[in-house]
Amino acid sequence: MYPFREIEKKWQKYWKEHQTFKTDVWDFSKPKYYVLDMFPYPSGVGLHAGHVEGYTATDIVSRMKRMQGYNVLHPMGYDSFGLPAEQYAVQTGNHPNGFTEKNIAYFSEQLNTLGFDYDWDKMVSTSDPTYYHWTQWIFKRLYEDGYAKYIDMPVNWCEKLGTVLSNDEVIDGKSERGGYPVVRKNMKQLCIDQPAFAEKLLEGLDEIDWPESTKEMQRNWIGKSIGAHVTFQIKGYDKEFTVFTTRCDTLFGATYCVLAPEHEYVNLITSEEHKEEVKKYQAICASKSDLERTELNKEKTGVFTGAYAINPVNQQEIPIYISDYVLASYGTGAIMAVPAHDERDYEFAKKFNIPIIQVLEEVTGTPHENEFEKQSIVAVVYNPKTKKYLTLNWHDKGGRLFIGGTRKEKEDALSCALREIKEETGYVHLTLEAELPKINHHYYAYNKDKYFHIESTGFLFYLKDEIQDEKELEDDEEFTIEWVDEKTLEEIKDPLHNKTYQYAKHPGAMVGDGVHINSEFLNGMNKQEAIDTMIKWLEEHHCGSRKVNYKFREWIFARQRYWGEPVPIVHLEDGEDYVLEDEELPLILPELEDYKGHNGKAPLENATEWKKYTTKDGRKGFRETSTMPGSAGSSWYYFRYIDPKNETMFCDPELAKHWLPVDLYMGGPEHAVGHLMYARIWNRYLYDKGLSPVKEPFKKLVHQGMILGENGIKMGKRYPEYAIDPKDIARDYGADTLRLYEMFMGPIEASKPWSASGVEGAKRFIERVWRFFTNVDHIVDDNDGHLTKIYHQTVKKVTDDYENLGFNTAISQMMIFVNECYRIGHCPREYAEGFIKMISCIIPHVGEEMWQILGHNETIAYQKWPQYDEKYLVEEEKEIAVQVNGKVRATIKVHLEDTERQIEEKALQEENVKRHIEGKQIVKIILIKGRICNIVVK
RNA sequence: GCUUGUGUGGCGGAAUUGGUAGACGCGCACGACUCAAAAUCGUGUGGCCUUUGGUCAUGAGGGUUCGAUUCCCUCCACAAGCACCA
Repeated sequence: MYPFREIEKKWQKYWKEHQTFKTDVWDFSKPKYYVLDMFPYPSGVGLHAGHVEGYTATDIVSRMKRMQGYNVLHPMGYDSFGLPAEQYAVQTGNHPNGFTEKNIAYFSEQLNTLGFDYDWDKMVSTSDPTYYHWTQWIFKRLYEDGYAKYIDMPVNWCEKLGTVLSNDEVIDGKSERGGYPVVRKNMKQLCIDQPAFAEKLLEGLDEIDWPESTKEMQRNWIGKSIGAHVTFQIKGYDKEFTVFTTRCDTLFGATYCVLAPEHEYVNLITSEEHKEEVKKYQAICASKSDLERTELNKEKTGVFTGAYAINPVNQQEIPIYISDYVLASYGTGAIMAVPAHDERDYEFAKKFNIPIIQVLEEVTGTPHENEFEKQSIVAVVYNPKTKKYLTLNWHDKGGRLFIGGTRKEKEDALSCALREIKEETGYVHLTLEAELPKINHHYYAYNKDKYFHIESTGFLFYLKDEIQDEKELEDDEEFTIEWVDEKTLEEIKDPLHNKTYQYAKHPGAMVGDGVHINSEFLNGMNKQEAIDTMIKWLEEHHCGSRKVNYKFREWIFARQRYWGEPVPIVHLEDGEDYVLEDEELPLILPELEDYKGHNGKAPLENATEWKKYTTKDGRKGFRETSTMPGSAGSSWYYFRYIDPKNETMFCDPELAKHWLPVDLYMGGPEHAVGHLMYARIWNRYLYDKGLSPVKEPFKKLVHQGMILGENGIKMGKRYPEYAIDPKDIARDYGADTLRLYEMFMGPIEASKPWSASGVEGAKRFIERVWRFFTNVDHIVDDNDGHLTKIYHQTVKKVTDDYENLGFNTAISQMMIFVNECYRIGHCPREYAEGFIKMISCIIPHVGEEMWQILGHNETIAYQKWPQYDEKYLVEEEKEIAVQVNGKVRATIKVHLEDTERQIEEKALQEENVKRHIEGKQIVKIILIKGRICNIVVK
């Protein structure tokens, strides 16, 4: 047993006293490495197992980089504005500062207990006025440049919390904190213009090393879509409205328009007779929370306004509806509806009996010159009683098909289908279930030796009864009539019939690509050509244009809370908004007698004196009493760590230029679109302004996975009984054990269940290491070469794995090395020291102690990282597998200099190999050097 | 529904320019040490069989290949995120 309590305390004290991990940021002589953790909110609960995982990972990397000669910046700080401190203030009437400072002290103590190598001189805390001074300073620039502004807009209002919430603070229509209901409400809001950065943020994603899932989430969040604006005149009014569409190529198929219930024209255009119904529908929509609105979207609802829009391409008058499936907050809040080619419009049109006009046909088969044109049908007949489909089996003359046929002159498609069914199968009692989209099919008919180009209309019929009119049936047909199940329909390979079946199975809108019909100047074009042509047409006729639209909305930048950064804006009595001068910053958060906001108002409304403000030229006004959201301070803290005490700038530009970007950023995936997006926006703004040296602040991002309870259940609020407290583990097993165990659990990004016996195993390994390397008899000065190969392999593997954050496999390799040391019974000093250096990154306390026992007086933290020599990694003799027809039959030892012929001979001499090739002919022998020898026999 | 991942022994997990599947650890069994136990050290440990060998096996089913956990297609399950985005 190693005395971990004494050792851990001893080295924590040593590091503190010797300022071992102090970073001289002005030392540019060494290459820099900036490794960053997402700083925690200093809750009273302290660290949890998930914190430890991420922090240990960055700690290991920072320790290795330091030993590799980098000047490492590995800071820690606190995102200290937030709700728990505010609730404490409301309840006790005390300023939240004391609460916050107490928690910070507790957190810092815990972090030190775990032996992390932070430079505490660089600590920042977002609620500290010397910090939020610069949050306000950057905000001021955003405001002055027009990126922060007041906008009247619908917001997520939480009555219970008395505040406005951002979209990512609302989960399923409820507040993220507390789970209270959230409703939409129109309010004047201080916003940051995120869409202005959308394109730059999208581009930036391509140049950073982030998890693909996170990048994809950000792309989805930005939600770019390329389309067009199309303007519709309103019949009888000198008014027009604009819709956004990604499918302007289908404009000829637009059979109605829909306005969002909140659209500004709704009241204007609604005809007298529809007024009442429209008002009622609007009222229903307004009362719905976002949750109800999405819950109730199973079936489409809406009402007709009585007004008509004029389709600009063909002057057709189409009805205007309102419906909540059109969102006021996206695009223009109005759409053109093309039921034939949009699922939602299809659903709506079906329900309200609106015409469906197909303007795009799927193309099947291959076009050919000199085709004969025909119109035809394919009829799918389904018997709901037996759940079978009617097919004609043409056997070797064309396989299994549905009923098909050519339309006679002047015959409509439906009559043709019914006639064909009757003629070929005799069934007469059918109900038309659906007319399916037309298909454009090219084929070659062998029996006629002709190429055909047909337009086929598909039908889905349900069989009413099995009465057959056999009069018209011919006896000598070449097919047999067969009722088959769904599985058998897979036999249908004919592209036309196959496609028809797919439409029959899922009747609805045709959303794919194809060839345009019923579209005048677009006829014959595919989707993309038609879109381009239509945009040109719209622009020439001044009724539309190309348009890029984003889901990304304004970021509401004010909360009716106390414990946040005050906004440095004053609302003057003359209506003007005045932003404070730089010299007036920081605007300090005043102490209050009552920290509670009343009637949904911000708590700072209680600061009656503080609120009042008079400009130098005597204009009076009141300060903004909302504070900034939690994500404000965390949007730029990576700058401040570099230069935390600077009183004249948020960060010295020369230092920023040297230290940014962050080389490795570690934190939970829950921040994928919140903090990580906001931080990128602030940095991008600063970059454009010449205040940040980099387009992207975080070069490489890694998310640590979640640590689950022993039974695989999420730890945390819902199941506190499964929670593992790192404090307890560190106390009972040591910080080093906790660190080692968490790193050995599995890949850093995976979610992994906790295992108590796994912790035991980690402790056992540390003790095994301790017993071996602290025993002077084991450490020898002459190298007998027994460990040479394994040592160099270990150095390579551990170095590579640490670099790639593959700590579980690095530890595994070190275990193999230790096992080998035990087997040999001794270890050369050089290897022992190299090994201790490597493992000290994970178990720094034991690492330092062993280093000292080996006779060193200085900390191990700045020792030179062990090197490996490629020449020891090359294996002179290697065991390779001999396969016969891909199955391993023997293993043979081969030398590096063996020729292929020698190896093959050796392989063929193996008894077991001989047995398997006996009496067979060797076709070929595949020999991959150093890997495998496969003998193929017949 | 859509997007992105994941799926390997009793358990956590190794192994991908395609080349001996199951490294390392946990658990379990046995042995050494001990009066004994713990600790420690060592050996073994995917299933099945006729066991110096054979055979099956990486969510299921197909395909490509001399050879597939790895590449391709279809499907299933789980996780996270998005969800009427026109």
